[in-house]
Amino acid sequence: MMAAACTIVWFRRDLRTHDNPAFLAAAKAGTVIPVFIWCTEEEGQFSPGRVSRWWLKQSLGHLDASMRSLGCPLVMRKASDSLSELLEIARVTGATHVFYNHLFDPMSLVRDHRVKQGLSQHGILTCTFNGDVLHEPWEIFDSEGQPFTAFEPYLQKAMSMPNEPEPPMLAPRHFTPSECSIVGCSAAELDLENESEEDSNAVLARIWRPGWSNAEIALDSFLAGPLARYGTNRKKADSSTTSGLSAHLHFGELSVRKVYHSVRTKQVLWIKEGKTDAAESVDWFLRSLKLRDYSRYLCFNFPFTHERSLLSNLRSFPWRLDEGYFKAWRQGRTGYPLVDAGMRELWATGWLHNRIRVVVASFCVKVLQLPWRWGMKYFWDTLLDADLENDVLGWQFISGSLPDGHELDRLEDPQVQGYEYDTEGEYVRKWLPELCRLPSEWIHHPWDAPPKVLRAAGVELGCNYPRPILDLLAAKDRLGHAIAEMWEREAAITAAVSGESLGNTLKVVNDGALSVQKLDPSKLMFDLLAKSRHDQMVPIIKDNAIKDIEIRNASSDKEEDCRHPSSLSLPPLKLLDLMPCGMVESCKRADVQKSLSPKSNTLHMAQNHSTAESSSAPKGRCEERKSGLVPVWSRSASTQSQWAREEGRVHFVPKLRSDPLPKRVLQPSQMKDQEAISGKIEGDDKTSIKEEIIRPAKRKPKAEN
DNA sequence: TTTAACTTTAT
DNA sequence: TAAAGTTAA
Repeated sequence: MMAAACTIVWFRRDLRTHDNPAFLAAAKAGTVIPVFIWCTEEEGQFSPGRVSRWWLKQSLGHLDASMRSLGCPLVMRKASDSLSELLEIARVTGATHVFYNHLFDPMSLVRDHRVKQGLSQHGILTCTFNGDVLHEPWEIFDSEGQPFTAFEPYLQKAMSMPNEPEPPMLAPRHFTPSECSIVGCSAAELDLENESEEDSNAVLARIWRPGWSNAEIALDSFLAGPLARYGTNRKKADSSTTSGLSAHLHFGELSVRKVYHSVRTKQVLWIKEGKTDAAESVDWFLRSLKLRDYSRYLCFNFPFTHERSLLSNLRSFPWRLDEGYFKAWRQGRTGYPLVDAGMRELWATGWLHNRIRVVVASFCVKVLQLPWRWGMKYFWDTLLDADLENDVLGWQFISGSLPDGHELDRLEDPQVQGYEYDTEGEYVRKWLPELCRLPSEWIHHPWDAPPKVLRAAGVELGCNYPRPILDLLAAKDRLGHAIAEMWEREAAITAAVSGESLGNTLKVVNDGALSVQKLDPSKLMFDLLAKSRHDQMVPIIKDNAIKDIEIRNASSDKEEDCRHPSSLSLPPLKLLDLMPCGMVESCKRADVQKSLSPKSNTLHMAQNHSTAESSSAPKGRCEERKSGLVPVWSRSASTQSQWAREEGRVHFVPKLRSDPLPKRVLQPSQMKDQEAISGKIEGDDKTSIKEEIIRPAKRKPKAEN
């Protein structure tokens, strides 16, 4: 056993004292130095945006206060490199160990791998733990030992795991602070918020309460209130019936395991009391929680997914690099009320209901045909709960980049969705005051409204509210053409590959990257690939970059509302230019994965390791491990499968049919998952809504006596 | 029994 | 949107 070790606990996105495995283990082992390092440079373009930084600032202050009351303040440092900073802290304090909890976003995978190696070179031992997920992403495989690429089979496997997520641990009752003092700064001194941001952020403080103890309060009130009706309420967009825990979970103020177990406890209780609806609601919530796990799972097993779609055919999609559209979307000036209301809410509050996230994202990608990465980046910069893993999953799902997501040719109609999620238009009225006097009948499609109705409501289309930026039928048509073009490009790539390199097909090196040199470099293929990469570059967003929107602004304070977050005026995204295939590929993927702790991997590791702390083993040991221990990248052995894995992606091989747009084909594993969870039939007046959409003019105004 | 019309669901 | 399931005629 380690006797009286001096341990640095490296806090990252686990800003809590309870159920924090790294913290608890360190407290047991000896003296503790809790550390937080703020290091934007390492995050590249995914450095947190304004609202996210605001939350972090509050949360750190909160944690620091708790640690102080335990006699051990949090050492906060601003640095340009986490490894050097940790080494420096270790040098000053004489710390011999560094403990931290796993993170799975691509930046963290690379950084943590480097940190672990660097520390071990200096004789410092690292131990890492699971503090972020119910199941570690390397625990769950399909029958061939490959990671799942669809949620449903993943979920089935996760639920049939022999090990139920462990119950949450309490905060350490006592621990020994290190005697060697080290100077840190306060949360305010980390420069998480600059002066120009303070005013905008003041609004946030009225709505949100960051910090771990506030997170527990939020959890309790969710358990006592909205949870019981989560199942039915999740369909409406404007209700305050969500858990509101996303940001707390993102920063790890709340442990997922704790949420899981508290919710399960409620469920057991409700089953006993015969409250079946409430118990079913818990299932829905658990599903969301496991979706969060799945987002980590995807990012870990396919660590390029923040830059490239999982389905490889999307690389050939002809995105429209229209910054005018992009700006109109960001400002909430597309002319589609539900989309615009959502974008205004996002800008004003940093938060959106998941339903609305789907609506606006879908509009961005399918109607405007903007690259999904543009939208994702904007979400990243503006969301309070911006979470790379969740956002990657969400945007890829929407854009048709996942085997089980929206189909590529699926195009949602914001008008239809409007009447579905916001039947009476209350949500739109709240965020688009210029439309607030419009009757429900027209609120989701003002362009159809008779002139006198518009006049009565004070709406002047093209003046104080824009006409639709694009006709939906035209958009549908454009989408069809774009998909056809995508398949043509794909066919060209396939032809180039198979024609030029017979018998020497794609070589995949063990990090999952395509080994380009080994391939016969067909010029065509390179052009196409290079183009598709370029297409997805996120543009630099500047206020004055846009000229071609036909919207004239009526009132000047509206303009104020729509100004962009200053965090968006980023320097050119050099990082992306330098590493188009992802930072991860600069590190060997398998190594990155191996460098994660085997502690939680006991199923596989049992024979090899007798102690739990084995991750501190020297490098050589690490490399001895065979691929069975953690999922190591390899090409799929089965060639019959319709899904082959190449270039780390899931490759869709369309069948030769007369149909120009191949339909999505289910994976064999998905076939059996057709047992839908039968929902309750509600006595809703869904019929009338549908009618309203088809024949809006005939519908009588509803809210009248 | 067949057919049409309608509902529901989706990470 | 579109496929699968449900109800009505």
